[in-house]
Amino acid sequence: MNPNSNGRVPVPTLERLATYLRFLIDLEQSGVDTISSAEVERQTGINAAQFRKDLSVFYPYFGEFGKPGVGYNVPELKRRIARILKIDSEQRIILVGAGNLGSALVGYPGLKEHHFNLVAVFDNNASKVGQPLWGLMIHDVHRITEVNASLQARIAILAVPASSAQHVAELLVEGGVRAILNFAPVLLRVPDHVFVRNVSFLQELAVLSYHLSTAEEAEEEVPPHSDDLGKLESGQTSAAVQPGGPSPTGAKVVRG
Amino acid sequence: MNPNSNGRVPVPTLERLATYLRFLIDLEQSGVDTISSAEVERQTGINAAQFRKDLSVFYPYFGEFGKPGVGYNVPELKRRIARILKIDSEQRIILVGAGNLGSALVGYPGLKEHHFNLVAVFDNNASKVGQPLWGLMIHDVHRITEVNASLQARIAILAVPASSAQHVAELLVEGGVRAILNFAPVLLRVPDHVFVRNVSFLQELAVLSYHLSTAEEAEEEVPPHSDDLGKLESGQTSAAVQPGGPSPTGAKVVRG
DNA sequence: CGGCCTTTGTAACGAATTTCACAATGTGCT
DNA sequence: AGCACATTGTGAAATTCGTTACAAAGGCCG
Repeated sequence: MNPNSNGRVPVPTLERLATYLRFLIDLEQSGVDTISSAEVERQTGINAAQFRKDLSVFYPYFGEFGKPGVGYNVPELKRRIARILKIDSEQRIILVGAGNLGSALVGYPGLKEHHFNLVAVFDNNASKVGQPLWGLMIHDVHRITEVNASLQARIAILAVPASSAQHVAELLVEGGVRAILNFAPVLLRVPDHVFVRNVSFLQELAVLSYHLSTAEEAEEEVPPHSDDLGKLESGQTSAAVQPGGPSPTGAKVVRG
Repeated sequence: MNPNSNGRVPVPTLERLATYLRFLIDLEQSGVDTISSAEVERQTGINAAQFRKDLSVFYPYFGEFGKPGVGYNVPELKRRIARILKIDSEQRIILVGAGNLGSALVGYPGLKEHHFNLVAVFDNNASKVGQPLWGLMIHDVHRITEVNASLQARIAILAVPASSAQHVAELLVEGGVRAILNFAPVLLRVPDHVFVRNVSFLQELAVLSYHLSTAEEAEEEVPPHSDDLGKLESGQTSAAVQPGGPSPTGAKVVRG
C-alpha cells in the first residue's frame, strides 16, 4: 500500500475515502448493492471522476474493481476502503482529557461501526480519576505509559487545555502512540514517526464568519446583473466538498 | 474586502488567518508586541513566506503593514486579522442539538475571546426543551425561525443526528442563517447564498488510522538507507500545517 | 452474435496553492 | 550621515490538486 510515486496518499484523498466509507455503510444498510460513480456524486457532492481516481490510486495494490457499464459492488467496495484505511479490524484509541469535549467524544456514535474502539480515558483532575465515564474508568494522566503498555493503542485523542497539550503529547509518544488527533490550539512538537492532525473549532467558526461577511457585501455591491444561479459562491468544504454543481436547493439525501 | 482577482479568499488562507489570530492573542497576553514572520513560522509551523503572502492578500484593502527590518506589531496585527475575519465585533451564533457534542460546544472556552457569542440552543427532545444548558434556555427546534427573528444570528452550529440534519438545515435557512457548521455526516442541500462547512470526527480518525498503517509498513519495508531525519513523513495537518522543516523533537511552544 | 448503451480507468489539461528567491525598505550603530 | 543587518512584499517557479475528455470494456436486447 504505497500508492502514488511519492509513496504517500494525499490527505484530501483520505478524507474523501472516509466519506465514501460512511456513505457505503449507509447504502449497505439500505440494501443497495451496486452504485455508480455518478450516483456517488449526486449523493455526496464529490465529483464522479474524483471518486474513480481516488480508488484508482490503490489499483496497483488491490487490483481494479469497478465494472464498466455497471458500477461498484457496495459491500465489496466498503470492505476495500475499510481495508485501505486500516479500519477493517479493531483500531484501539485512547483519549486524554475528560472535560466537556472529551466526554462528548467518548460517547460519539458510529465509532464502533467504523471499528474504532475507545479503550481508555485519562485525566489529570484528581476528582475525576477513578470515576467511570460512559463505562470506562478514568485513569491518571501519568499512567499513560503504564496502561498503554498492555492496551497497545496507537491512536490518541488529545482533548486537554493548550497549556498541557505538549506535555501530554510527550507522554503519549512515550506510551507508544503514533497518531494524535489534537484538539488543543497548539503546535505539537513530536518525533517524525508520529502523525498529528489538528482540529480547531474556532478556526471553523472563523471561516464561517468570513464567508458571512463576503455574502453580505456581495448583496450590497453586486446588484446589477443577478443570475444568482450558476454563481455558487458557497461550496461545502471539509468532509464533503460540494463543487460547483448540482441542484441548488431541495431534494432529500441518503436515508431519512 | 474583495481580495484576489477572483473575489474570494481561499479557505486554506482563512484557516491560517484563524491560526495567526489565536497565536497573536496568546502573544499579546504574554506581553510580546513585535513579531517577525520567521518567528511565526517557528511557533506555528506555517511557512514564513506563506504568512507574509496571506497578509499581502489584504493589503489592497487595508494597506501594507509589516515594517522591514522589524516585523509586525502584535496588537495591531491582531486587530486587523480579527477585522478581516469579521470577529472584531460580536458575532452571534445559535446551536441546534443539545446532545453530548452540542453541550460540549456550548461550554467551549475561547469563544468569548474571539467575539463569538452563543445566544440560543435548540433541540427537539421534549424533555430537554425548557431546561437550561450552561445558562442558556433550550428552545424547541421548531421555534428557530421565530426566535432567530429577534436574535438575528447568522451563524449556526448543527449538532443533530444525520437523519434530521437536512430538515433542521432548512429551518435554519428559513430563520435567516447564512453559514452552517455541520457536524452531521450528510451532504446538506442549501441555497447558494448559504455557506456550509462540514466537520467529521470519523473522517479525522480515518486519516490518522491510514497514516498509522503506512508508518508501520515504512518500518518494515524501508530498513536499508535510514537517514530518518529529513524524511518528515508526518506533517501536521489542518489547523497548523507543519511543513518539512524545523527541529524534529523537543522545544516547548508558545505559553506554558 | 452484433450493435447500442452505460460506466469505468486514466491521460492530459488546467486551476489552485505553496515555496523560493530577491529587490526594496526600514533600523540601529558608529 | 553612512553602513551593515534584519525583515518585508512579491514575481516567478514548483508542486499539488481537481476536472475534462475519451478510449476500453461489460451488459443488454433484438
